Amino acid sequence: MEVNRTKHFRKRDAILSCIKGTQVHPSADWVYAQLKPQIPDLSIGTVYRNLALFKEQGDIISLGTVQGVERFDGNTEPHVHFICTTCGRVDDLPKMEAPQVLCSEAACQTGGQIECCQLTFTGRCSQCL
Amino acid sequence: MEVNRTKHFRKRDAILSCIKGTQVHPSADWVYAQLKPQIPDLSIGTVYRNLALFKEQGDIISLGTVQGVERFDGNTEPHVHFICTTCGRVDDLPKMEAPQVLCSEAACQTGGQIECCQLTFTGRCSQCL
DNA sequence: CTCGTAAATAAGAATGATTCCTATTCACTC
DNA sequence: GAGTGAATAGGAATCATTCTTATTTACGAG
Repeated sequence: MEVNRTKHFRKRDAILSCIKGTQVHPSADWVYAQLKPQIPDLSIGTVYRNLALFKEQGDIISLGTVQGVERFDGNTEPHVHFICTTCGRVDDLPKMEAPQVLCSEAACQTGGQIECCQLTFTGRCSQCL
Repeated sequence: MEVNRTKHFRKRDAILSCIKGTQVHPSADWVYAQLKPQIPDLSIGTVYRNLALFKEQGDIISLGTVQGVERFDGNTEPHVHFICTTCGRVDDLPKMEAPQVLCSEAACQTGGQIECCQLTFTGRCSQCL
């Protein structure tokens, strides 16, 4: 990324790297807490603003809110998620096939335009049981 | 429902009937706005409290938040949803088969206990295009 | 170099959905 | 008709998120 080398974009890049480099499907607050020690003058507003931008650009996706907090995923490949309603953790189910085939069928039924397909299981994880 | 015939439960029943009798996948506020004319002394807190109770009891399910507001569904049968990111409407895709088969596979992979499986498409509805 | 401009940001205020708290109402029993 | 406990209204409190304003940064033109 030649364009984003300047100090101007260091925080933006750090936020994107942070979310791309983790498997925890973080919230804005988690990203902020991760980066704050390295970037003391980072503000939570910047994290929110850039996450919204990344989402809009399609660099990341939103998994919706878990326990009142929005969660994000740097992996934009369609895949399946498991959300524990007790501890709030979000895991990938990578071995499970995303029902990609269904998208065209869905588009047909709605008459609209499908942008995203999410298959999510909720329940209690093995640790919480 | 012999038990809930008294005035004591009229509001609770009205809230449940409201959500069971609509296809719009309402928010708490929508339910409140619907019932307020008939039940002038209904409070929004009562709606929230009872929706949380119904959800806990499994009488209704939550579809997560759409544009910052939690949406509910009185139809607890597993089925597929389409959410328009522009206008926020939520539709059923009744002709589409819910991937019920996948639940056991998911339970196997996570080692946890699956309570709910949701397949959701997001995009823009025909009206918003 | 030094303006001017526009994008990016920090800090904190504002918003708004949801939850919590307290006093009140209701149904029921004795 | 007093006591008990569940359900509620009303409003205050909470808290994630968004908005506002002033500041910083990069960079090109003069």
